Amino acid sequence: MEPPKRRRSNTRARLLEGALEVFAERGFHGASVEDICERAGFTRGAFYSNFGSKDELVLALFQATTDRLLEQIEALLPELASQPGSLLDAVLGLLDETAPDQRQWHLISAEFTLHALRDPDAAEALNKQRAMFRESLTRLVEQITETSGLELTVPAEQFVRMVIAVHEGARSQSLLEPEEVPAGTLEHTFLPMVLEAVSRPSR
Amino acid sequence: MEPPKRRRSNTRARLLEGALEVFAERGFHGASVEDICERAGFTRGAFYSNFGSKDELVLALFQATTDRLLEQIEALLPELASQPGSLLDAVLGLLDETAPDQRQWHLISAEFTLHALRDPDAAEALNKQRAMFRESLTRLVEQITETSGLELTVPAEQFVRMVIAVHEGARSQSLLEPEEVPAGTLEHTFLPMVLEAVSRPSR
DNA sequence: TGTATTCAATACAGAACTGTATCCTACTCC
DNA sequence: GGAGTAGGATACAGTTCTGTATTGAATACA
Repeated sequence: MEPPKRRRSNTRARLLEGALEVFAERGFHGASVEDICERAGFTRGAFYSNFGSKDELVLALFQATTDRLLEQIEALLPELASQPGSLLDAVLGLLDETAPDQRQWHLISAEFTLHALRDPDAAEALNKQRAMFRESLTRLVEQITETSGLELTVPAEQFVRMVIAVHEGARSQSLLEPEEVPAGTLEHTFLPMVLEAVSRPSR
Repeated sequence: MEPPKRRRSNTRARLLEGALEVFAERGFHGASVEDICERAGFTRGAFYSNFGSKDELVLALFQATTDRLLEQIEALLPELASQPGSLLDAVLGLLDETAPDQRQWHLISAEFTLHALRDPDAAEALNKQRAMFRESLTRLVEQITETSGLELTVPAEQFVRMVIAVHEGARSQSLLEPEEVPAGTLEHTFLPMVLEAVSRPSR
């Protein structure tokens, strides 16, 4: 049928990778198609042979990133769920583990969030992804609470939402002021208190 | 000396206002100078007679917005500090009061934060503004804790940082999913617990 | 080995945007 | 009421970007 796609798919991957870097540096609007191609080592010919437009690439990039993220999560879940560490170590560990380059990830993520706040289609895609992400975290929280004899006094998902909110808000501050707010400071100072407040021994 | 500046300054103000709207809709990069002028009811002639470039306008807009924000805060502080409500009501009230249009404010704010993460000059300006903002909040917190016989077990500024982180993270979720996360939900669910955990009766 | 096909490079046309230089209008001040 | 000027509109030149049409090289396959 269609055997020889190795060249093409490799090109696509390199273009996506280049786009990720350039988007992080200059934002979606700030990066031209040419910029992306240059970074990936191609000309625009390659680009338009693989994508219809920059918007299409943005969407593809989001999907690719999302897929990879969810895979990673699924891979990490069993390990974290059965580890000795505390609940919060597992959850925060997952949040960090899946974003090796905090800065780049935050830039892209913020950029796409902003995009989603303006474009309903993007919003739907993003919300779907975030829902799956939350679900994984929620399952993790539920597993650990069960096996460690704890019980939450609020729905696990609500708790997860709070952890995510703190994580994102705190990361923003850490990136803006690395000196004053070393990464993880706020999370590790305050989240244990929240957990303490919403959990009790079960049974 | 230089009497007739009324026309000019009014034009500047309208351009800034137009820029605010257009930036919120399309982002800094996505909005052209022409877009801004059109929104304000001018042509590019007026723009370049008032600003050197779009970057210069962005900076001016940031300064103007910042100044107005800090003024508002200073005006609200005494009232809030001496009000009957709780500490958190005062703090969250201040955070909300100063941003009548949550959505637009968040968009602009996120946009500028993203800008600052890429441009050291913008970062310095933003950090300076945020520092002043935090300082006001910190003073408010200190005043209220004192007069209400409370004592914090962590530095007030650290507590304020946490409140801000939660507020920003939560607002992002609220704007993305207004149905699932009505504005204020996370803050009002979890922040009282945090406060409870880090405060005790003084003396 | 020859032929067909895939895919990226190149060349090109057109649109959008920026910034400047000039013009025109309306106010200011005498 | 007339000269001077401030400030916005208009016209224009140059750049940058996008998207398409064509070309050319490498690969698959017979």
